[in-house]
Amino acid sequence: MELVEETPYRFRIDRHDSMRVPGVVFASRPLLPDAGADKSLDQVANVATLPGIVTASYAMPDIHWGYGFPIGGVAATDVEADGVVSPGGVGFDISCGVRLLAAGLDRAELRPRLDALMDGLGASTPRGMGKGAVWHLSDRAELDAVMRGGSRYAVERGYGVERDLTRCEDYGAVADADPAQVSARALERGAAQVGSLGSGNHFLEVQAVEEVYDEAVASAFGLRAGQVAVMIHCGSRGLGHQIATDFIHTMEQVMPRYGIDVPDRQLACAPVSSPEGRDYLGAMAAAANYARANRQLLHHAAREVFQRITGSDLDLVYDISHNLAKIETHGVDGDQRRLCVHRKGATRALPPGHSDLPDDLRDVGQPVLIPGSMGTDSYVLVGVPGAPAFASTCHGAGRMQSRKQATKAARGHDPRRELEAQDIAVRGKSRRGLAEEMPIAYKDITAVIEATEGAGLCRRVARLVPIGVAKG
DNA sequence: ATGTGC
Repeated sequence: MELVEETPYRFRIDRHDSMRVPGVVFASRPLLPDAGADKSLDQVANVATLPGIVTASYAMPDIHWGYGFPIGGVAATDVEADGVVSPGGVGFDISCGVRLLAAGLDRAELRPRLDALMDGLGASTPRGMGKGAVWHLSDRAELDAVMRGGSRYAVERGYGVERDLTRCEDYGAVADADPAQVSARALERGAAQVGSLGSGNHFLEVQAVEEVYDEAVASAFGLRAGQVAVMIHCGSRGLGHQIATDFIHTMEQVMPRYGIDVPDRQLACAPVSSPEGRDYLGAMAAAANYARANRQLLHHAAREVFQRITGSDLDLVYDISHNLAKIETHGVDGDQRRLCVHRKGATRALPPGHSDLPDDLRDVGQPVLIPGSMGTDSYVLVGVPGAPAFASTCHGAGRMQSRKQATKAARGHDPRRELEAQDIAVRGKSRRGLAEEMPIAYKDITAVIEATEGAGLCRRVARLVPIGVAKG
């Protein structure tokens, strides 16, 4: 794949074959995927062939190989020009995202109670494959309420406070959820998982604000140096996974009917305005709301433990997804167009002044929450005016080694001891689970953030370091 | 990511 270096942080893949737009990769040269081991640049080019795609097929600095679309990919299609929606452009973990909570105490004050806190969080955070959850919903009506109401429904039920909604993307729920499009199998898988972390790279982490780059913006977000914070990274569990599986299958079936030809079967898609496209977006929105409710319940559980052990509350800084498609209006060649913006392993980053921001963040911009790999730093960023890629940025460190490779590379390592040697308390997770998440399997988060900022996608606000982690 | 996949 031939890359043209436009700037040190921006590379172009010129149109070739059936590409409708160029590819644009935001990265530094060292962060570019290794063409031998990772086909994600081919995936950037493949995405550029989708009907209705506008401007470019984008990739963020944490790009790596994914199902059809690269992870770290952004693609927008013009709804009024037969633009398509593709489940592979959202991913299997629909609305996977990050919620950051700010505590009212400093790292030094927490130290004597850290073990008790971690024990409490370990016990109150359902995690791992299958396993338990904060809620077990047996009746369909209540699961429907979760899928329509998202974290609003959780707060109505007493699992949170009003501010948890104003600081959540979409104020806790998107309006266009259509639970009728969610299969019986997806409902069955999701019913007993509302309020659970899952496994893989999902975690609940106690962190400390190590460095603040912009005091004014950090203060507006509710963050200051030395402060304790909690980061929750999880998604829509089996419900979202099953919805993705169901609709990939549906779209594979109907694609020929719409005359759509794609270079990779995994790019299965349908026009946004087709019945299948609308049904997917309705089911996807239901999963998005489910994921917000999931993070709200885990927030509530952590808040109760925090209050009990430390006397401090956990205020929501922000909750934002990095696996979602949204209908948004953006300028394209001087026109305002309704676009279906796919962000897969990419985070929305609204600039200051955007009308979708809550009042107290309107002047500063949207918080962007970027989890590092296990045992490494996490970052809080903010959206900037005039950013490319439809107001999107990176989502994390980005995997470089497969889980299998990572397990192999971890031979001779004791991941738990290595974390504890860094003064990071660990709760849960098997040796194998930890081995798969070793930082050597990921890109360097600081290099990713530097490239993201260098490319003009967003700006640094604060850096957080891990103190304790609970994983599935 | 996932009632892992090899």
